[in-house]
Amino acid sequence: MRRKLTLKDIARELGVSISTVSKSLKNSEEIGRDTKEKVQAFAKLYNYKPNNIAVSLKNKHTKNIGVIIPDIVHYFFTTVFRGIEKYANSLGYNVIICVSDESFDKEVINTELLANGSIDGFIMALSGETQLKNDYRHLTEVTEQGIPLVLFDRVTDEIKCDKVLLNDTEIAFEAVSKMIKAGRKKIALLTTENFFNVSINRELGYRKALEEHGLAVNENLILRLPFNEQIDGIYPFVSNNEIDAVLAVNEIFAIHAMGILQSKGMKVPEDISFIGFTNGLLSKYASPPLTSVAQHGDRMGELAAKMLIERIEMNFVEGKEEDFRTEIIKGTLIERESTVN
Amino acid sequence: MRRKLTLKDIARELGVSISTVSKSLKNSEEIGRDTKEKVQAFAKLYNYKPNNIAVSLKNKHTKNIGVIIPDIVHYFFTTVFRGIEKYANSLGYNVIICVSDESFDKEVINTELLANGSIDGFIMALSGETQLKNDYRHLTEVTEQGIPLVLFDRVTDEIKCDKVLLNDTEIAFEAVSKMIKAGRKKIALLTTENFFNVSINRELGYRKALEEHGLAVNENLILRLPFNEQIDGIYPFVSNNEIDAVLAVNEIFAIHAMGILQSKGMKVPEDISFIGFTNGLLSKYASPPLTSVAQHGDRMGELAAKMLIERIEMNFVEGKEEDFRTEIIKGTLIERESTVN
DNA sequence: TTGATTTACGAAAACGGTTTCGTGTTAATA
DNA sequence: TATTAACACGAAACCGTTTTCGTAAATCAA
Repeated sequence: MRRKLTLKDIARELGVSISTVSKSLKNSEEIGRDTKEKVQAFAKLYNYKPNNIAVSLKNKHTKNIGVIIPDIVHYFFTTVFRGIEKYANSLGYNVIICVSDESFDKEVINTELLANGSIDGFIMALSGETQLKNDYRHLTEVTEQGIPLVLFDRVTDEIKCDKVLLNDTEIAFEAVSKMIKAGRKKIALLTTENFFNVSINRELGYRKALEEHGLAVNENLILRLPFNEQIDGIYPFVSNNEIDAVLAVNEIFAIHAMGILQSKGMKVPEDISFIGFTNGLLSKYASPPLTSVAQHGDRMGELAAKMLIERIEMNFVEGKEEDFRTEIIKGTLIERESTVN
Repeated sequence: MRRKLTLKDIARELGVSISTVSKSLKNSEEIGRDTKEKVQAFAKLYNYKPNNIAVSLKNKHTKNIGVIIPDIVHYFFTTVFRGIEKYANSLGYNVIICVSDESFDKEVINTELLANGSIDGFIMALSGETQLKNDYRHLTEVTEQGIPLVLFDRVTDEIKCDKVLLNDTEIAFEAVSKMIKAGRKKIALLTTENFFNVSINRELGYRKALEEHGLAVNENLILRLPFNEQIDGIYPFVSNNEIDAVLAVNEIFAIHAMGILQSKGMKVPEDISFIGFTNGLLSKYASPPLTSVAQHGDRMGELAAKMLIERIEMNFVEGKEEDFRTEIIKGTLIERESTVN
């Protein structure tokens, strides 16, 4: 078990000082040609790599970014994460990821853990419980310490920071309008209890579409599933209501509802249309394939990482603050066979 | 922007030495009651938290574990990761994740990046390219440095380390046997080019099942899709071969093939049966729902993390080596409507 | 030859902790 | 009362870097 080579080792071996070694490896002008070459050759030969931890301690930055998301087995978050990882990696940043599991406590613990020097900045989507409790002290703590933070998808106005969001309202409006124009009149909304900003906004778009097309909003056609994935609520809902279209805030709700109604003999899209959020594998491989809104997670992740890293590196030159941006990613309605044109 | 409190700050404020503060916060017996209480009260009041980086540098361990997987938008890997994260977190470890994107170079870069002090140990599933190239020098490098490593799912015999695997051969055998017993005779295998240990083993189980039940292996019924997801190859294959059952090494292949054949008028499971690996959302929500082998990613991840952390903490007491374990997780055949009983 | 620069390098502080060891006080013992 | 042990704390080394600053030797100008 070879121990890792340190500057001190090289210095001893070559009979020079540690500072000379350090400077040589950085190709400093201060050091003479011969010495530099000697040191560099030695370092290459024995495959010297600086100790990240020591560098981090000295330089006060870690080149790590912390990501906290509510769930990892989840198509959308996973694509966002891919976007973050790809962009961050290309700039030499590593990603430390924690999952809050939709729990407030875990979110708090994780952010405190990471905030103590492990990372240079955070990218987060709020946990369900956090949005429910509306308690963001752990986040103000973070921002007050000057740690850059960008929130995506599940955000809050309470925290002043960079944000990246989907145009939830607009795209929900677009989706519902599409179905209305195709002649649908009894359009159901499958959503979650609305302490989520995304649920609220999508519902807003849904209502607006109905209203602008002269359709009354029937509150009975809005199903708000409780937080803990009580997908079972869908069965009685779709069984007991006469509907000819469904907008669901995720693909699971949509596919599940579609399956139920198909088994009851309804034809998709002849008798009923479906549109879901999250353009994942489920949508692609359903039968019929599901029309759905692509949230462009990769793009969101990339943008979030870009904003974060800009802010991190701005801090070095003591940039100005308070000019937080919130960027909107435009969703795309991917039309498949679960709707008619 | 409040700067973080350090031991030095507390020491100065309280008129004691840094060592006294440090020891007080660890509740050392060396320090008198009053002093300890004073320090602890002050620390709590101003919410002192030690700097992780400094602690890591001093203690030579980071409480971080590095995970490198080929893909993150992938049900199985994602469940494994969840298992790792949950277990690691419960023991105070954080998880740094890198995705190799099935690329050898990225895998190498990422492992080298993390190996330089950022983590205490690795959990990895090999990238496709790595298994293809059969070049594992970056891993021997890691193990030679005494960094614990556990490989899961995509492993190699070339590296001596802890491993956790699915009983691929046995469970494939079981799956195929089930279909044979239900009267299927023309069973196709949808797999990948076999530089993957998993593909090899699953094929082994497939062949063994046929042979043990007195069925000849028809090489034409084995489709090896090239590495870069050339799922398009499935269409001509299932169109041009007469088959009554399919075993696929992942759910996407299975669902895709099922969709094609259904659109050609075949009834599932009356005319043809399907079994896939990866018991994900796709399997659950397909119509009909897909019988599939659950790989118990959560359990694999938890076990991998357990083995890794045991080895990490063993190192502290200079434990013995060379007694590497490879644990086998038993897959479970989840029977749904794509097969008959 | 002398003084001023430049060159090439080393000493040491710093990052923020942990830990060993030494020491001045006080309490216990002979 | 003198000796020793226990107690409570501080000084300093250390982890592996980076970086500032000081300085001896070499080079230059006068």
